[in-house]
Formats: sequence, C-alpha cells, structure tokens
Amino acid sequence: MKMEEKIKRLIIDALAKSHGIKEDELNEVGLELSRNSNNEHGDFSSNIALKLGSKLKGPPMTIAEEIVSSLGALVELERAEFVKPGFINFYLFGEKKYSILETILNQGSEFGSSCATEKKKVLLEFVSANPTGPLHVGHGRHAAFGDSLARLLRKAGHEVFTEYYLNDAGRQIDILCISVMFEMLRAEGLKLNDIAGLYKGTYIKEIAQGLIDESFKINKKVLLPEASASADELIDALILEMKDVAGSKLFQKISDKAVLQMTELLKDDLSDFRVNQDGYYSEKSLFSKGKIEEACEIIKKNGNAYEKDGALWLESSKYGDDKDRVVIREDGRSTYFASDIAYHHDKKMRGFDLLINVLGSDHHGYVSRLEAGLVSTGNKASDLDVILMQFVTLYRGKKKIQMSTRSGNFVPMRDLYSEVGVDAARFFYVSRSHDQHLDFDLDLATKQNNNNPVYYIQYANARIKSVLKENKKRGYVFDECLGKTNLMKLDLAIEKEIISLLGKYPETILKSSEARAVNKIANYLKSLAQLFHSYYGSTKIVSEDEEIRNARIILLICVSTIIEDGLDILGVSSPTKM
RNA sequence: GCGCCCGUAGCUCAACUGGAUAGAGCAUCAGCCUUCUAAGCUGAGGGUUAUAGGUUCGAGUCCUAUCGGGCGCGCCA
Repeated sequence: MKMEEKIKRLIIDALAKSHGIKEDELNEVGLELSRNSNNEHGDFSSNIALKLGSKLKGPPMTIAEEIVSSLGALVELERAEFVKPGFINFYLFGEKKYSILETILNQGSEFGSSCATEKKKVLLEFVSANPTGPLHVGHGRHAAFGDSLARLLRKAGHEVFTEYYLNDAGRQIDILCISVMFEMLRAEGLKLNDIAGLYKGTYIKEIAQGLIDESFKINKKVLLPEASASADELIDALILEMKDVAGSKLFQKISDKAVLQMTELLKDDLSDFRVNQDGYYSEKSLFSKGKIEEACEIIKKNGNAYEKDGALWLESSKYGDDKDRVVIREDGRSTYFASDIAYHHDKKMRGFDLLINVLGSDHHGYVSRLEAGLVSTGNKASDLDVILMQFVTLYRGKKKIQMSTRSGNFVPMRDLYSEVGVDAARFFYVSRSHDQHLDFDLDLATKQNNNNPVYYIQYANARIKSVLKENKKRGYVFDECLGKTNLMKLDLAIEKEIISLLGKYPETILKSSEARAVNKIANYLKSLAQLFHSYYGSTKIVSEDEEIRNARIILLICVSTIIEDGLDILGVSSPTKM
C-alpha cells in the first residue's frame, strides 16, 4: 500500500473511533490528503477537520485534536499534529523519506510512469492546418503543445495515437490550385493582376515551377471574370473558369500535386520542430471510402436528421447546439461539418476511448456542434475533449505583428524556431497555460536567449553532469552502496526540500496529464532547477567525506533523471555540456 | 444583442483545481568566482489578485453584477 493510502486508512479509523463517522459518510465530504513539498507543514497534511467543522457543528481545532488523539500507529509515521485553523500534519521518519531516492535510482526514467488510474486509448488530433501554406507561429503553439501532451499522456500510461487531419478537399484546395495555376501562367509570360483571396508566396511559385518542369501546361486563354463581383463570387467564378480552361482532369492533377507538395512542406516544418504525428488523415478519403454517406445514414437511422429546403439537416439543437446545422446542401454537396461528423465517428470506430482535439480558441463555437455530431452517430459527448488554444500575438519589440494567412503576411513557425532554437521555442510555447494568450516577442527571444528559463533548467542538468565528471577526475569512484546506506546524512534543509520535490514528480505527472496542463511540467522543472542551483551554490558536493559525497551524488543523479525525463516530455533536449 | 475565454508586481507569467505568509523571471539597487560550469547564487524594493457584493472555518481560485481585452455567432473551411 502506498503511504497516502496508509495514512488515509489511519484517519478513517480514527474518525470512526472519535466521532462515530462511517466511511461512506466521509466519502461525501471527501477525504483529502496532500503531500507537501514545503517541509514546515510535515510530509502530508489533511484538511478533514476543517471540512467536518460545519457537519459536526464544532470548532475545527477541537475536531482536529480529537482525531489526532484517536490516531493509531504506523511504523513509518513519526508523529501527527494539529495546527492553527485545523489542519492535521503528518511527519514521517527520516529514513522513509530517503527511500524515494532509491526508487528513482532503480526506476530511472520509469519513475512516475503509468500513474494514471484509468488507462485509455487516446486519439490526439492537433495542428490540422489547411495545406495551403506553411505553418505559422500560431500553429507552432499547437504543435508544441500537442506533441508534449502526447508525450505526457504516454508517460502517465495512456496509449496515444497522434493525428493530423488533412483538409485536402473543398473550396480552399480549389483556391490553392488556381493560385498555383496563376503562377504557372505568369511564369510563362502572361500578365495577370493580383486577385484578393488567392494564396501568394514563394511556396506557390515553387510548386508552379515544379509543375512546369514536369511539363504541365495550361491553355493560356483565361478569361478573367468581371471585377465588379464580391471577392468570394469572383473567386468562385475564377475556379469555374480555370476548371473549364484546364479541363477537370488536368485541374485535378495539378490540385493533387499541389496538395502533396504542401503536405510535405507541413511535415518538414513539424518534423524539424521534433513533432512527428503518427498519422495523417485525409478528408478526401472520407469521400472516396463512402464514410460521409455512411455517417448520413447513421444520423438518419438514429432519427437525428431531417430534410428542409432541399437540404439535409442535423438536429443538433437536440444535443446542446444553438441551432440545427446543414449536412448536405441543396445542391447535393456535403458541408465541412458532414466531413467532421464522419471523421469523428470514424475515430470512435477505430477503437479509441477518448478523442482529444486541440483547436484554436476561435473554434469554440464549433465544440457543441462536434459533440452533437458524436451523439447523433451513437457516441457520447464525453468521448470528446476539446482543448481550446488561445492565440499567439507576435511582437517585434513593442510592435505588434499583424497576421493573416490569406494575405501571405504571417511569420512562419520555421522562422521562429530557426531564430530562437527548437529548445527555447518549444519550452516557451508550452510554459503558458493553453487558455492564456501568449505574447511572443521575437526581439526578446533572440536577444535575451540566455535569460530564457529553458537554459536555466538545462544548465542545472549540465552542472550535475559536470560534477559527476569532476568526481571521477579527482580519482573518486562513485559507490552506490555506500551512498545508499548514508542517505540520511542528507539532512540539510535544502536537501530535504529537494527530496520532497522529487517525491512529488509522479503526482505532478498525474495531475498535469489529467488537466492536460503541460505547463505544469515546465513549472515543476523550473522549481527543481531553482532548488538545485541554490543547493549547488551553497554546498560542496564532491566532499572529502566519502559517505556524504556518495549520498549527495545519488541525490544529484536523481535530480538529473527527473530533469531529463521532464524535458523529454516537453520535447526539449538535455545537453550534458553548456 | 447573445455566447465562450481571460484580467495577479512596471513587463511576461506561477500559485499543487477551495488551503496555511500570493511566488518566479525580466527590469532597478546592493553583494558573491585561488570550492565542483557566474547561462549561477545571496539580499532589497515592488500587490486592496480589474471593481462591488455574495457563498464558508477559509476565496486569486466558486456564484452574481459592472468595467476592460480577445474570440465566436454561414447551406465558409
């Protein structure tokens, strides 16, 4: 039994004895026991007396006193005491605390793993940006967060499959296609005015040039539509015109090529950022495999769809959405929502218990629709966990950089991580909570990269490696056995603090994975690094006393193990030298 | 107008999901390298947690209103 469980048992028995409270009654109130990293309140503490105050109609201090006097004994427990408002603090015998170091030493990077009580099969979808341009700094946040969350959930013991949903069908792909065709025509000498809404940028030109090199040719007789129409109408007219001029076969070929190349570009942007998703799921394949019709049949069969104005509607308002939504348009084409219903149903059919979607916060209005889609295909709304990512605002110094994908005026994520480094960029992205806006100052990140907290943590680890080297250099051989038998000589206040914090690693993994809060790992590592630096500054590790020396080295190895493991979750490297 | 998210030190952010004296970094000031990496350490100043109520043993955290910022309300994706 874990220490927590043993102490909880002790409290339960004491309450039965002192106040005649049964276990079920206690469950209503909720028995909490927290592990303290702050040593002045003992190793564990409970607020149960405070919580019972109103129920028992007595002052919490008295209740706490009565509980403490009824407490049984435990071999590991040195003493229990009640303090000020009514907390009960538990103090363990010294030796017991040190055993955590041996555990870390034995388990290595497995320490804290598989702590989740209910292990799930998770499909984690993130980034999923349209393949119409390079990924920008906003996507970078999704990439860093999503990938780290995957690592964190795996660490906690879940089975995770990461996926990128590729929107390779629909209007935006047509626009990509005609954008490429425009550049092909230009490359062949045709003078064409810019049209608002088309994708621009060197990547479009490169794709166009590539197609020309493969001797793709377009009939030059393009009739530009009247400019008087609205931007959207103009584009629609242009798509029709281009399909007509090129012929649907060639149009399709160019479109496929463009998507393929864009996808490669996206994959490269991600992979150089140490993000490699397990799968890319094609929206187009939903059509070719008949998944959309299949989904429509299911929602009809379940009585969740109806026809109106020639369109097929999902009765999503039954399941928490503001209104019903069109699934199949009047003209027979399916909507984007139809694809999503089919896609999410398919995720469930592939056997995943939990679907996690990392979406931009601008999609929050879409969440209830997705849930309604799941329910109407016979799944549960709670199968889906949407994480809304707040925006990244980019600054150069004090100047805000406005971003827009369409106008081509955006900063690619590649530029960002080439400039500040993958380690710093990934750490910075995930060190803020996902529901918090993120201000990213490029000037600050480049100029002051020495002040970035990621270096602070990496430096702590490099220092440890250096101490271990120094130990050898002085002719000492690390004696694990001797160290282990002298762990209780680590009795400095700072050493005890470090040991307590190390002991909190598993619950940090558990809590941050449950809250999908990767930033908690970053914060934990900052605290650990801070304690270590302070320890290092005040204490000589490579001591002449071999008992203390070897015990301290064990402590350092443990700190290093946790830092490396934690940084790995964040996708950050652990250099041994800096 | 309706809905969702957010307001914490001058700036950027924490605070173990309701706990004990609200903490770091940057910036400012004062110290520390003939001890293992100074990308470091030690100390100082800086707060009515946007505002006003409420809930209870206890509120930055929960509920209500107000103010301020972001986003969303398509047979677009």
